[in-house]
Amino acid sequence: MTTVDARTATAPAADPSPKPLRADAERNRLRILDAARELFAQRGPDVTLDDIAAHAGVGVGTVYRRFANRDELLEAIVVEHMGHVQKRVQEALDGDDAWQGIVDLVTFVSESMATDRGLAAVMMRVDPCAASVERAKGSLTSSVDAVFERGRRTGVLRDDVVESDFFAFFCMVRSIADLTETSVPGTWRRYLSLLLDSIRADGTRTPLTVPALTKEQIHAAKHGGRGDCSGR
Amino acid sequence: MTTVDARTATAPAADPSPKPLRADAERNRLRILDAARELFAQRGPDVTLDDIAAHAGVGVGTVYRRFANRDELLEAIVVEHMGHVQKRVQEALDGDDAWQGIVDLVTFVSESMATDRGLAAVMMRVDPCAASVERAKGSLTSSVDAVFERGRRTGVLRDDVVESDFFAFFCMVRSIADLTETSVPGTWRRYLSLLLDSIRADGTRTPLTVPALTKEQIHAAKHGGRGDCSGR
DNA sequence: CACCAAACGGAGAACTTGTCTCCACTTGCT
DNA sequence: AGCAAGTGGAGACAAGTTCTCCGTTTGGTG
Repeated sequence: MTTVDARTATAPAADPSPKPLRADAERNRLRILDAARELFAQRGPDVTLDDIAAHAGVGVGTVYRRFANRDELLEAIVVEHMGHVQKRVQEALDGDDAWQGIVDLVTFVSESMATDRGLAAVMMRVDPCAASVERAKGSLTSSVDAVFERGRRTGVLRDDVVESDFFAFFCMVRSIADLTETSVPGTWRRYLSLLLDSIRADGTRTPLTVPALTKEQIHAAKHGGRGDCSGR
Repeated sequence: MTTVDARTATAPAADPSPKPLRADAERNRLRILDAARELFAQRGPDVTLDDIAAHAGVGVGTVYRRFANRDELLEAIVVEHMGHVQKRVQEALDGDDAWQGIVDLVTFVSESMATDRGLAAVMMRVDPCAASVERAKGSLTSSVDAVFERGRRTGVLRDDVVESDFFAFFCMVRSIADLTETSVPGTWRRYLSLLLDSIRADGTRTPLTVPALTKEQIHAAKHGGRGDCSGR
């Protein structure tokens, strides 16, 4: 629901320009956006506005004068980031080598998911979000479909693989990133590599360049944790 | 922390028997345990005691007379369930075929993780839980190590695969189950199959018997959802 | 430089959601 | 029949969040 009135976007380049912000206000707006981007990526979709405000060095009140509510702020940064992803994905599609295109695309999207917890949450979300986010998701999906189509046509993909398998791959990558990304960044690449090998038409196997976790690393994994038991 | 006084376990076969429960009380205790098992598996480690009580058809007060707190109740059922898993894993280890042993074990553990959200949360948890749970986890881990060792010794495993890769596999399986298990049960098998193929020494490929999700199924996935945007 | 609309900070109101307590009432058992 | 054991569930407490309100500060213009 949330009113989607989309204030001045990132730069003062925008809509029926209501009025230029005062210098200090604009500076703060930018700092809020930066803080939101950073914390949203790092801590996922559950960051509180209080945290964002504190991290930006402003009071919550300031955040609320600029953005009607949590969702509006987050929507802004998500749409922005998905735009970047979309652009890079298109580049991967423009190359000649069908298989390399698949690898590039899947790797790049995986990387986005692995390094940005919030973005991942939004992309994995299946039930509809704000319209602007849905639109971005849609165009990303069609790029993935296109690269898949090419892979299938040129015969580099195993023929029992389908579009939705990529979706599953992203989901798996995210789960690995969830517990290793802060402690041993990039571990997800090891498993993505295995997965990619498994869907190649010829049985070629890429050597594993990223090491597995050691026992110590497993125990060092995961953000702090509370110590009590039975989940949560 | 939580006092680990481990009341009468499942059957009245237990410790310094403090006193046999009154018939109706014992009946309720069992219903609570059943409800807890079911909801914990279905909804994960975040089930509330109020839900469990309601599902068991008793008041919360009744739950609290029997179990000191949330953790004690959950700990009881987790340890019990892990015992079952451990037993089946041992069976898988007793066969002759090293590769089949790996497949059986990994499949069985994956199945447990996929169908029991709560158990998965506990097994994936890296920071220490209650002692009894840690013990169960330990013995499971050593079974996995054993089967891996055999696989490596007999040369059925790719030689750059290590123990911790199994841990990663379980984690990935769980992530697939997280969003498909209620709508299209068993989808995780498709991806486990790909993963298993990818770690075989010879390049043998098992045909995919489980279909991928269709677009409709992806959208039907996931528990209800709230409809608002940007994660949460 | 004086003035004021715009911007600010952050305490706290209003909710939400969960755990656990308390006690008047009910029930199995001898 | 009597009473200890058991029961249900309202509500006290404790977090944890979102968002409002208002006294104070400040940029920029006349």
